[in-house]
Amino acid sequence: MKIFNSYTNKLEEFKSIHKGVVNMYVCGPTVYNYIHIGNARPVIFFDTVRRYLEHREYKVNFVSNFTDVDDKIITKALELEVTEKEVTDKFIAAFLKDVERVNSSTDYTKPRVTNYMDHIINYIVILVKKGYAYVVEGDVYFRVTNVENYGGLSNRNIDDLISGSRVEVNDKKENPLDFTLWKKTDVGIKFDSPWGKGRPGWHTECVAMIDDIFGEKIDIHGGGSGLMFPHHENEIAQSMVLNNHTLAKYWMHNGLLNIGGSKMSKSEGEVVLVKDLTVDANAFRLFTLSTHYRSPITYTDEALDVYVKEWEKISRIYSALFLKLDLEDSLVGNSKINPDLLATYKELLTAMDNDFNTANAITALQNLTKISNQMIRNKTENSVLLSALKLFENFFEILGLKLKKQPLSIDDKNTYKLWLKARTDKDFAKADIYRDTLQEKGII
RNA sequence: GGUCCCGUAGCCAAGUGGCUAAGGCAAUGGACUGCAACUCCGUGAUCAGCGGUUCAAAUCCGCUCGGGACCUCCA
Repeated sequence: MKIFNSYTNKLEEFKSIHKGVVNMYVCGPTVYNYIHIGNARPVIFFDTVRRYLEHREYKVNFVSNFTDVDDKIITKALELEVTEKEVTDKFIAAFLKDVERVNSSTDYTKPRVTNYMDHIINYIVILVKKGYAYVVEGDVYFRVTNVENYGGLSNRNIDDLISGSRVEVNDKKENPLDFTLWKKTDVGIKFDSPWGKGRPGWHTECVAMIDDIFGEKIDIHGGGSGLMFPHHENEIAQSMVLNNHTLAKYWMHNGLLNIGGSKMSKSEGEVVLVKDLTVDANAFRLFTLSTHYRSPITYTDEALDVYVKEWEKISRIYSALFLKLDLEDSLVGNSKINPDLLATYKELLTAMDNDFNTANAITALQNLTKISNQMIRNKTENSVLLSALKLFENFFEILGLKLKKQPLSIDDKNTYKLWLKARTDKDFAKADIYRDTLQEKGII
């Protein structure tokens, strides 16, 4: 299995630090608003990564944080005249609902910044003590120039960054690139610290959480490519000072989702919220996974419609297989795989093994769909159809697609048989009535 | 101003040095079918442009054009 490591910019053979276990961390949301479908991309993608690793029989320890201390949260709380906690509780609940809405697992460890304040402050104290951070009037800044290889992840060098014309002007900083570890605040929620009341900067929480939860370098650190600089760069810098390692063995970054020619962003432009999605979650998932995760995706209604149809096609054949086997009491029993079916499974593994090439995995699923349609048409024996059905379930499990069928009741089976009989007897009036009944129940 | 990414058929998209450039949607011809739906079979591109490296390039290098990201909170 190969993973493209953003840290080395290379496709590398994946080898977990501990045999059979993968420790992974994905940067989670700042909870001050509903998430949009661009935010859903890393949710879906890293959920798929997890599913595949589990399919490959790794025990995956999946952690993703909630940033529940932030200026935007404070602003929102003031605006709504509620406490910060009320804001974050509301949007954490909303986030988890959206995660479920896109068929992703919510069964993971979810640390919050407010529960990590002691750890964070403790880290900042150490950074100051070691000379990598400095205190100015109640603020604490990280001294970027002291870290060797700063910019290694995003392939930037300090000189290029400084020459950039958009670097923020802040007289308190020794260097414009230095980032805030602790910020003295007057407005909103604040916490006690050795430097006075304030709140932590954004970049320390992930390091503190990873260190506390895993206690060592982890296997995979994921997030959107927008986080690579400066967030992940800053995480690495702090981790190097604190623990002398780069925090994660493999860094993975997903590309952004664009709409109307530019990226979807909460602060500007057009946004589609996950909670407002009207299409089937499976279709949305297929859409998201149909482009390689490192490439940008452009959202359009038309593109999404293609996958609505695609999912209908896939669910139709799955249902047809299930129905046929059910009617012939062949849902349990021996299954027999044939070379064509086996080839699609191998295609799936090959695709996913190659840096989670979900686009090709979906192609494999489409091939399975076509083959299954051919087999039903060719009256292939049930044991083979059963293995096709089971293979679909493997695909669904890995890609996070949800489709559950229940065996028919005796009555429904009878109706189905009556329909077939009426057709054989060319009693089409009666046949149409049975067909309507079956269609109403969603059986055919 | 600096750094970086991308440009494959009408649309989406895989492929990043070597057989006839995957797959899907749309279109179109055919088959199946009581009707409809579904489904199956067939049909399309030399890879933005130009130049170079190589026995061999969509894939590497250079330039040009076009689109985008980052350098500020952002998945």
